Amino acid sequence: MARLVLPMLENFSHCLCSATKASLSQAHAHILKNGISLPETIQIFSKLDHFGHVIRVFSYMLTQGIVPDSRVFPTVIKTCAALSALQTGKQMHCFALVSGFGLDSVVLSSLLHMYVQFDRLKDARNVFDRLPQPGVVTSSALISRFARKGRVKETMELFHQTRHLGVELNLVSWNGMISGFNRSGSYLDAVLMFRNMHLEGLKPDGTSVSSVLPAVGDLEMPLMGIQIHCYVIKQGLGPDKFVVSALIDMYGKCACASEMSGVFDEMDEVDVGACNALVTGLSRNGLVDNALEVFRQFKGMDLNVVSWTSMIASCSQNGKDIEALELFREMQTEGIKPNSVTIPCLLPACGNIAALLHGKAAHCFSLRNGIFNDVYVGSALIDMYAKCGRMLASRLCFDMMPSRNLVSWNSLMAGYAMHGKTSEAINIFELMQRCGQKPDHVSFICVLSACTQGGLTKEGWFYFNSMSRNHGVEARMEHYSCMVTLLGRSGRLEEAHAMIKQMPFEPDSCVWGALLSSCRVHNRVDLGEIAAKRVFELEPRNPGNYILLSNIYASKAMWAEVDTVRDMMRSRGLKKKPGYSWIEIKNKVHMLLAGDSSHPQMPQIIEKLAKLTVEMKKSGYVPHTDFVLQDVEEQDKEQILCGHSEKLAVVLGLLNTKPGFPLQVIKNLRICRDCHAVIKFISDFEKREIFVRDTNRFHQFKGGVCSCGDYW
DNA sequence: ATAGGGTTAG
Repeated sequence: MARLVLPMLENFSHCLCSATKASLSQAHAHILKNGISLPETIQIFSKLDHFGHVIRVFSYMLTQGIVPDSRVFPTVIKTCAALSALQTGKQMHCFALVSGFGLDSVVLSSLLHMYVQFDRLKDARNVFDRLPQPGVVTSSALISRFARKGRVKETMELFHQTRHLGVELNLVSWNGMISGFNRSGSYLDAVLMFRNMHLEGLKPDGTSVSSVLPAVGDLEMPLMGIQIHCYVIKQGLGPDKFVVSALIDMYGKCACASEMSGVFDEMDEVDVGACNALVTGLSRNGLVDNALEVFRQFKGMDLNVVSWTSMIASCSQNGKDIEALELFREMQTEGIKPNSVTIPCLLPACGNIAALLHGKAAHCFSLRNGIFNDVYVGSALIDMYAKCGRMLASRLCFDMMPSRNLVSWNSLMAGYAMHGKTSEAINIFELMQRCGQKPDHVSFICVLSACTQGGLTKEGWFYFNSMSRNHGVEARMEHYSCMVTLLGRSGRLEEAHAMIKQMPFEPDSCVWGALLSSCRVHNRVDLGEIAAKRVFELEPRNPGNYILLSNIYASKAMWAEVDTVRDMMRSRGLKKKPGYSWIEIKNKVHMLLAGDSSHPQMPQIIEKLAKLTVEMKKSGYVPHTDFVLQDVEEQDKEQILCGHSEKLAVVLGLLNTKPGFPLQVIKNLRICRDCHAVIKFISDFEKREIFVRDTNRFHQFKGGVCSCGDYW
């Protein structure tokens, strides 16, 4: 019937909008003649999801003096929810009350659902309290919504109140609460709900199990996980695919790699969801290569966006950045469309190796596909552009975001800090608070490290002291590390050492390491030895620390001590971490290794470097050979310096790009003083702008000077 | 006429 009269109704509705009074009354008469009343018209439009028409007919109905009945109100109220029309919805609420429907349970129930949709839990709760006899569905909708908000106390209160009213909550209600607690991160409450439902004699079903397992995993409760696994087997819930995926995920989070694989292998039929959970679980346990293997093995199957995205995320989180970029390209040739999660998983890979062109391509992709308003995408772009040396683009992304979260602010601040833009970082820190965003412990790491770059010890102390006093953020290990670096770098080594001694908890290897590397900057043997002793106890297998101490000795020509440290390394089987540099040239990322001759253009690189060295010496350059660890002849030291990967990468860039084209190099260690001097020279001699990002910060070379002002 | 629950990617 609705189908037959629809054209007529549509016509009527359009007359409502625009036509003259005469044609409107004609249309109205027409539908009346066909036996369709206005309230009925409303029901028909509502069933067809023509929400605009519902409201229009409703207003017209009122002008005709027809009083809404108990059936019209729920429909119109539902329509308000669907249209996100809060004001109209509130008017309906008042209207229903004055029309005498204040006790009508259907009207009240529809109002409650409307307020729940608008996230106005207080209003929803008020309506609930007026319901003479709340139903299961209505009650559990409200309860699970409170749970989803993380309002544990109110959820439980409502839960008990409901049962007191005699509402028998069923499995669906309990499951709703469990998943609600999960979404708000109240994992322990989710687990407790699961246990309580079990104690009350309800039989958890597949949905209950797959709802509670993520919480068990996040809490890392493997014993509870095993119990639930047994329950799954006993109840025969094994064939449920959601349950299997959730089990794999739980074991992965609990570091039970073999149990995880066991569940996967016992599956009768391979499921994509389970496969995705396995990939994530493997890389979470440091087995990226196995994850890639599994992924390749099941590539023939119908892998989906989630599969590709999780593989990309695994790669970019585990140092396989180039692989991540390749996967992104590959998924598109396979016809899988990246979505708003894929982009923020890929962007860190671009940032890590400063693959600006790939990053821009991902940015363009998100613009073309309308996923630029996503907070995660925006924050990831801010971070990517900052790490690729493009602070202006980074700031632009920040400014264009329709809404920002803590991560967006922190990313921008970290970017400024990394670029040595201390005052900008501090300004952002102040601005975020004026915008109502509370800083967290990460924000303080950002602002303190910004102070480090500018040597602002006074400001650093100010922010450090204000942390717990004014912001309720307790200082963690990282904040002490930052302070030690800040003080140490600026030459206040005694102050840094005193700070470590006064820490309220045991300093870890990072804190002592910060002191050690500051001692390297100022070549302080005595304090360096103290710091090194502690670092070697706490972190005996990190070669970088031995190198630092050895370099301190080398700078004072204490070759016997250098030998002792080198012997220590050798006896512990440690080797110096090789220095790598990356440079992106014409959309291809080249990786260069110190002293490695495998790059096809190596002969040209060496030739060019030799020419440059001649020019440098003419202009008075003396190599900073004290940075070479080995006790060798001066001539050989120069040779060793020649091979530093950042220099090779810069020269490779010079050879393969047009004159004047800016270069950008990333290094996996800190830039050395000699390379710093050489690149300053090159930037002037070759008239190039050169960006070098090391593990600490950005160096922007232009016209023979560096943006760090030789302070790093 | 109103109306509730699940896994895997940030």
